[in-house]
Amino acid sequence: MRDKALGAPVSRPVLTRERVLDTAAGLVTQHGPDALTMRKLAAELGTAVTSIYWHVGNRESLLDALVERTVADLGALRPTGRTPAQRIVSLARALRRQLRAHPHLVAMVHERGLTERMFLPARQALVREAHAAGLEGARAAEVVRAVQFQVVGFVLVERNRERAPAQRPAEEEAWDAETAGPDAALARALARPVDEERLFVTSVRALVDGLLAR
Amino acid sequence: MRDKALGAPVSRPVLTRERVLDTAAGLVTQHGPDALTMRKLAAELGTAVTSIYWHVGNRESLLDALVERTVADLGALRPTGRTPAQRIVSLARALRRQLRAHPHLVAMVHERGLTERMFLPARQALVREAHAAGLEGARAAEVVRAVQFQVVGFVLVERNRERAPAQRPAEEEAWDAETAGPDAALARALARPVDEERLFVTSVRALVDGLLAR
DNA sequence: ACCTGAACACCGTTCAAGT
DNA sequence: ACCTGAACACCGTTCAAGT
Repeated sequence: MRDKALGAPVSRPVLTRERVLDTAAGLVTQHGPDALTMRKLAAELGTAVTSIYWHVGNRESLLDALVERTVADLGALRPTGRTPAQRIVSLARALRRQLRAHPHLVAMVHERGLTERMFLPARQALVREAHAAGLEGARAAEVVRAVQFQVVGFVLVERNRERAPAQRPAEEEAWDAETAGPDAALARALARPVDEERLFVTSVRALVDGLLAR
Repeated sequence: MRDKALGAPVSRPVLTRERVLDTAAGLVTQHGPDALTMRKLAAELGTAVTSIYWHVGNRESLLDALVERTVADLGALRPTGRTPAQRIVSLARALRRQLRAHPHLVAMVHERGLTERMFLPARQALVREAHAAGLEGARAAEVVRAVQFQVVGFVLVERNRERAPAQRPAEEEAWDAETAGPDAALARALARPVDEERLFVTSVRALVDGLLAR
């Protein structure tokens, strides 16, 4: 997510706040947030555990800094498409892609409740499209917020599903068959794994259509 | 969430798996999941730490059992309203209310990736309404899934926002004013706190309308 | 069958002491 | 200004030993 600073050609580079953050980000990216213990980090850095505290404070503020960097690194968005509705959908897809690129770090952003702040750039782009669609004031704000909630929510659900333990398929199938009753096609459809990209686009499109049609 | 078993009138009741789970659930409900350490739980129960292991295995399976109970305790749903669309919205609202009633335990369900399983009863009700709306097969399945993702996602976003640190209002206001440009009403609307119940109903209604209109 | 304390391997953090 | 090891208070878990 960020280059290591190329310092003087020493065999083991000097300990800096940057290097601590880079190494910590590496540990999180590779093995998840739980793998980031102060002792493992110190071992990775080749220093005493306590040296870390001088540079980044305690573990809590180290995580804060990591999350801060992740939020700052989220780039600008370029919507594509002809109609405002199409362009909003394209924004939503781009957002989803960005969030899924760094799952562990983004998960930490979620856990610290900073998901909203990460979305500030997206908000700007959404406002532009709401205006282009002819909405203003409170109506435009409603569209911006609804889409934002929708995208963040969908990504959170996906993350949730990915961490879900392998479902006992027998249970789910039995249940769906019972539910669907005579509608066998429905039971089959619900038994299939979700095509999340497709469901995402369908949902966002339906939401936007529903909002703009009022 | 579940009554304590009324046993024989002993001054300190016998240690059972049920009592361990009840006490653990109490700790989680009152002070959050982090407060549930094996040592604190043992102190609360008045036993040795290690006795707990005999009844519930280790901490991991204790949490599993707690989550399992929470999932099982989620009751049935009664939709209200005249049209299928209205009834779907009422289902969504009921679901959201249930999830928000036990935030800590539901948070644990989320963290263990069992949110979907918690929604199985809701799925049944949604299928019924999709059929009533005249949809069948894959089209009906799409509606069921889109609504389910929407509701779960919204609740996850709300949880996320509640844990968010107090936003520096100066930053957000400045940013929104800059974004909104000449649309002062939009800037004001975005600066106001979100009316989540309202936004929820609006979004679900728009999504359902958009899906049923296709 | 059920309960116990001692012991182990891990944590994050503080602090006085070094250079 | 920067780094260190020792020490503290906490974890979850195992295990041999009790009744």
